[in-house]
Amino acid sequence: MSSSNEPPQKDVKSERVRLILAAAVQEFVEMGFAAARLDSIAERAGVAKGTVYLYFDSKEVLFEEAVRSIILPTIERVEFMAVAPEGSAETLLRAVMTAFYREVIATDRKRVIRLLIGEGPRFPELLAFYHREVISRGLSALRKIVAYGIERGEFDKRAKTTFPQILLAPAMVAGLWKMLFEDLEGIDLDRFCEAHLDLVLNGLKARQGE
Amino acid sequence: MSSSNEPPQKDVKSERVRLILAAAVQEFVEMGFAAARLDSIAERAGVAKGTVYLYFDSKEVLFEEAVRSIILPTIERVEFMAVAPEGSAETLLRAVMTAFYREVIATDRKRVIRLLIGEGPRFPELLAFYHREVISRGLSALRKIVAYGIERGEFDKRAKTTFPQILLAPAMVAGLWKMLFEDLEGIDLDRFCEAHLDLVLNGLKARQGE
Amino acid sequence: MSSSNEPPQKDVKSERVRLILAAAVQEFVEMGFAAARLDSIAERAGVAKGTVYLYFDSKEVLFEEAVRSIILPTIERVEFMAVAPEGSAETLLRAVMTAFYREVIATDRKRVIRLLIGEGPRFPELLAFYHREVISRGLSALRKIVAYGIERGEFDKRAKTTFPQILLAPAMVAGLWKMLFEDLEGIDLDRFCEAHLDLVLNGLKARQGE
Amino acid sequence: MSSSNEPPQKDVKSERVRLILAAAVQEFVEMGFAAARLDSIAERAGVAKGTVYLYFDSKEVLFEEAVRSIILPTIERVEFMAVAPEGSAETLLRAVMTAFYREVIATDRKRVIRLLIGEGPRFPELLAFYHREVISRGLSALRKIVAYGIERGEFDKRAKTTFPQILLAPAMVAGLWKMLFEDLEGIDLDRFCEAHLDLVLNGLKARQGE
DNA sequence: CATGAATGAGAGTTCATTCAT
DNA sequence: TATGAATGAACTCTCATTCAT
Repeated sequence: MSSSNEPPQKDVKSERVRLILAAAVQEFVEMGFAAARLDSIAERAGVAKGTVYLYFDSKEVLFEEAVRSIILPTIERVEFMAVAPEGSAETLLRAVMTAFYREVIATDRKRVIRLLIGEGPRFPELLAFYHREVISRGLSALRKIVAYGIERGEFDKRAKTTFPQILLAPAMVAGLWKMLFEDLEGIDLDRFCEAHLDLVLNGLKARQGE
Repeated sequence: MSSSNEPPQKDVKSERVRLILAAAVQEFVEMGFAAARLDSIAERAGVAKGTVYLYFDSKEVLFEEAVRSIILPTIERVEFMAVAPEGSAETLLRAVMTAFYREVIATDRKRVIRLLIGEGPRFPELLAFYHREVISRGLSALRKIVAYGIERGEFDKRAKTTFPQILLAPAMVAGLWKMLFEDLEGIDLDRFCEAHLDLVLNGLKARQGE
Repeated sequence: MSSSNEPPQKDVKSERVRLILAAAVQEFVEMGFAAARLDSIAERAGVAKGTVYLYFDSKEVLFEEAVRSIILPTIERVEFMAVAPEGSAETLLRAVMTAFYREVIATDRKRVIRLLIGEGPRFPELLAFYHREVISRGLSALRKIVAYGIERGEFDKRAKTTFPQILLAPAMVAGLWKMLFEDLEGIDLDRFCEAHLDLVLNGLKARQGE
Repeated sequence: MSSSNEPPQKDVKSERVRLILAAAVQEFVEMGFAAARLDSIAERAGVAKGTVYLYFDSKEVLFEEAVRSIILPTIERVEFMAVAPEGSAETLLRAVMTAFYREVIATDRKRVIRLLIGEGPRFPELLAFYHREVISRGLSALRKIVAYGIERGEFDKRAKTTFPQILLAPAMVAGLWKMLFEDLEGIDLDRFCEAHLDLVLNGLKARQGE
């Protein structure tokens, strides 16, 4: 009666889950964990409140799953950065950084970063997940690019002691700025990105001192 | 010692206010605005719940006052940076940055930054206050140092188009890292600061390219 | 019996609303607005505290709705008085007044009058509603009967300047007396009604003086 | 030290008590018992909140005392009505009624009546006091006037079975109307009083019927 | 599976009452 | 005696969670 040749039920189910997760991400990102209301999430998802509980045991679990669901695509994006480097390290670094600005800082995806900063300490497992799957991989990729640049003679040898967080930090700050102070003092993201890359690359390059 | 030349009653009152504000800062920083409980704040302050309402009209007001109270000393700290520059720009910048690490990033004061990132959008006035009194002054001081460095020939002329946020960003990220990922992957703040300053200063210095 | 031709869900809902309203009327009438407790109302209605808020936005709204719900049937009762008069005016007036004693003063319905006297000034809209829907209609009906009586020669011409409130006033006072002083000095409502009507009708009839 | 030839302490004290009672009457009359705030009463009286508790044990006691204090002068006023009647009963009745309109219904004193109607059932002792000292005396005086009128042949014999409450009722209703509906439908108190007395006196006079 | 009415613990807030000064 | 800061019980209202339909 309801079974054709494809598993429609599973599809309907996973579609519903997707819907709820998307709604949850929106609500949590706008309101924070504590102020988010299950009512709002259900309404945004177009389902009844009880339905949310068919798929998620509690608000906490929903929060974790929602954040994970938004992080997952990012993981794959980070993954591809791990390919064997070729061409100049500068080009590589510029490409990676620009992509980060374009894909995260310039989009709504940056909002999850704020959410994680705000709620992270109350969700240590989520934080560990994010650190393991995204942060450490991203930083590792950056480290490789730096090492590759040193190897090629583009970057100063001393750069190998640097922290990759430092290279990315301005982009993070740009994202936070956009979310907090844009109304008070807007910044031009393209110019910011350019200034960021110029400074960082110049800083990495063979140094004059001693 | 302090009971002779100052009005005692006022002292008792302001002492209570101080106590409550300190308790509120702790609770808000640990729990965020929504999850913070007035009960906990009162208990931390060693007063009854109703006492809090003798001094603050609502949870929102208490939150704003608490954050302001912790920000205020910082304002003065930023103020002193506005002195006439002398000596090398590098020395100046290193001094300012190191002080920021020592006084904010290495202390509990960094927790307010996380609080502001998490709750800021729901307290736009507080955000405006912070931007006006702290952020814009701090960035202005950094801008002056960069201009001074360019003037002295220490820094590349092109550095004048940079965003001061970029210079400070690694410190911010270090602070956030400490609060989120220290347990998972600790960082040595001294080495981080050193790497940060090395990269940034090298980046600012006269550039080789084109 | 009632489960076939009517929407069952609506019935359950409106049944609950009815239950809560009835409980609210009891509580408000006994305690007054400020002293009434939502807990008590919920308990009287046999529902949880939160359930009340599914149907009423606040204590104020519940109060207004509760009073309106008890007033509404009265409106219809007043309506029927507006029929074309026939027979003697005395008979008409006696019938109307007696009905008021029997239906309001001798029953719990009089308690709403006390409630409105006590709380009215803090609920001006409710007062306006009651004035518009009940009081002014009731008085208008009385005025018509008086005019009819004058027209028929039963009542003195000078009676047309009277206030209909005067005719009804003894009944109101009887109701208030019952609620306040019955324990201290009971009154026989039948005899009171009779004395009231005798006096008023004699007062309306063709007067001897000048 | 503080004792001259008059008892100043007692005076200061009773003056304070008077002040507090007056303030309490105002607040209770405006807000009702439950909604009245001790803070407001103290402020109105120009004393500290704690001072109120030096003279009154609780809010309940203050309420009772306040209402009693406003009722007391009325008692004396009622007392004088008990003098030996002379002149026509009509003149007497008109004088008494008119005085009631002028002294109570047309003034703020009528507000205590509303307060007693609203709060009475929760203060049975106060109600008993009011009934004993004011109501029963007033009604008794009215009864005497009616008896005197019958004796003199002014009033119909059957009037002796009437309830004196009926005679006064229109004035009570006028007072309530003023407090509840004046904004919606004002009444002219002089004309009301006149119509009231005309009807009642005509009603009392020798009757035509059977 | 899906619903959404119902629940009730828990939150912010008020205010009568107390008591150290 | 007078004060008013402090108290904490009690209130209204919210919302995550449950469960009969």
